[in-house]
Amino acid sequence: MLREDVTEAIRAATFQELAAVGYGRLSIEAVARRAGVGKTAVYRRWKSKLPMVIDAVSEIARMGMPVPDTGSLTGDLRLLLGFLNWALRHKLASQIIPDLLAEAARNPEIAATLATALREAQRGISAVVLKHARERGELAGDLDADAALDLVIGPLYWRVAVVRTPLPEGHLDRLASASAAALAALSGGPPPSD
Amino acid sequence: MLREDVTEAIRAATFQELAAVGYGRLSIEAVARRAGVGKTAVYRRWKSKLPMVIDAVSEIARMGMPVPDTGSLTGDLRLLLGFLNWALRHKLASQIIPDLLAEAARNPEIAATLATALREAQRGISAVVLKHARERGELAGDLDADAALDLVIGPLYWRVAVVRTPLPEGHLDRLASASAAALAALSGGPPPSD
DNA sequence: CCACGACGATACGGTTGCGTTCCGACGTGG
DNA sequence: CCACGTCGGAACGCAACCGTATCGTCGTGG
Repeated sequence: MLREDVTEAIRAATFQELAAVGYGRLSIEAVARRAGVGKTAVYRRWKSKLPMVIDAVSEIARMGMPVPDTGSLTGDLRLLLGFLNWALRHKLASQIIPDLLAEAARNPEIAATLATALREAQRGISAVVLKHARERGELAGDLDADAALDLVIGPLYWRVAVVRTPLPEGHLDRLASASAAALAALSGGPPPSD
Repeated sequence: MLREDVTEAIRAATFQELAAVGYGRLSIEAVARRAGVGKTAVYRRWKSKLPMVIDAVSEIARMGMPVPDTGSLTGDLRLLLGFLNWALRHKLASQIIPDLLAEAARNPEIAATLATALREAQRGISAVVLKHARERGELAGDLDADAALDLVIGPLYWRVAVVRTPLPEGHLDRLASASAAALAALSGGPPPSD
C-alpha cells in the first residue's frame, strides 16, 4: 500500500541530509522537503527520525564486502584496504560514517545498528583472511582477531575519515605490507624475528 | 573587566554540553543554563557558538603530550599509546573528539582548529621518536612521517574511539610491538626481512 | 464505476533556540 | 561615595521544527 518509490526517495534524502547537517541537526521536515514529499508520507512509515535513520542505514549496509583470496596475506590486505578506501572516499559515506559513529556513543540503538551493519561483516571477512594466512604459514595460530582488525582498518580509517589527507601514490601498497608485518609480529613473530 | 571565573564556567559547561548532545545540537542557551550564567555573559564574550567552541577547544589543547625517550622504538611507542589511551578514555574527550572530527568535515574553522591543536603536536612528537629510532638503527631513513603516524595512532583510535571495546590485558604492549614491526616494514624493512 | 488509501499541501498549537534589550544587584576603582 | 561595567534574570519578536489534523487529488482494486 505504501509506494516504494516514495520510500526510496525519503531514504535517499535522509542520506543527503545526514551528510549535510549530521544526525544531530537532521530534521524530518528537511528530509521531506528534500525528498519532495509531504511530512505525512514520512510519519506514515516511521515514528520518528531515529527509526528512519536506522532503517536507511540498515538498508544500505547490505553492500557486501568481497572476500579476497589472492594467495598472500599482503595481497588480501591490499584488496581489503582498496575496497575500504573506495567506500570511505564516497562523498556521502565519508561524511555520514564518522558522524553516526560519534552519535553511536550516545545512542545505543545507533550503536547496535552500526555494529551489526559494519563490524560483523568486517569480522567475518577478517576471520577468513586470517585463516588463509595461517594455513599458508604466514601467521602463527594465536592471533587475536579483534586486535588484527584494529591493525588493518585503523590506520586507513584514521587517515581517510579523520585526517582526510590525500593518499600519496602507492600508499595502500605500503600500508598493506606494513599491516602484514604488524600482524606477523602480533601473531608471535615467526617471519619477522623482532 | 570580564570575570575569569565566569569565563571558565562557560568553557566547562561547553565541554559538558558538547559531550552530552554534540556540536550539532549544542545551544548557547543550554550552555548558559548549565554554567549557571545569563546568556548575556556568553554573548559578551563570543559572537556565536562556533567561536565559543573553538576557544574552548583551543584552551584545552595546550595539554602537551610528553615526548617519550625510553631507548627503544617499541618502548617509545608504548608510552605514546599509553598516553593516547589515557586521553581518549576520559569521558568527555571520548565523546567530544569524534564528534568534532566529524563536524570538521563540514566546518573548515573547526577543521583548522583541530589540525593545529591535535595533529601538529602529534607530528612534532612523532618526528622526534622516529629520529631517535633512526639513530639507533631500528628504522631506515626513508620513512613517510605521515604514514608512520597513521600506523601508530590509527589502530588505537579506531579501537578506543570508534569500536569502543574494552582493551584486554597487555593489549597496548602487543600493539606497540606490532606497530614497531609495521614501521620497520614501512621504512624499507631492515630488521624484519619480510 | 466506485470506494479506499496513499499522496502533496497547508495549517495548527506547542516547544526550543536565536540574538537583543532592559532590569536591578553587586563590586570595584576613581 | 559615586559612576561604571559586569553580573543573573526575564522578556522580546523571530524562526525552525515537532507531531497532528484536514484538505482535495489521484491511482488502483473490487
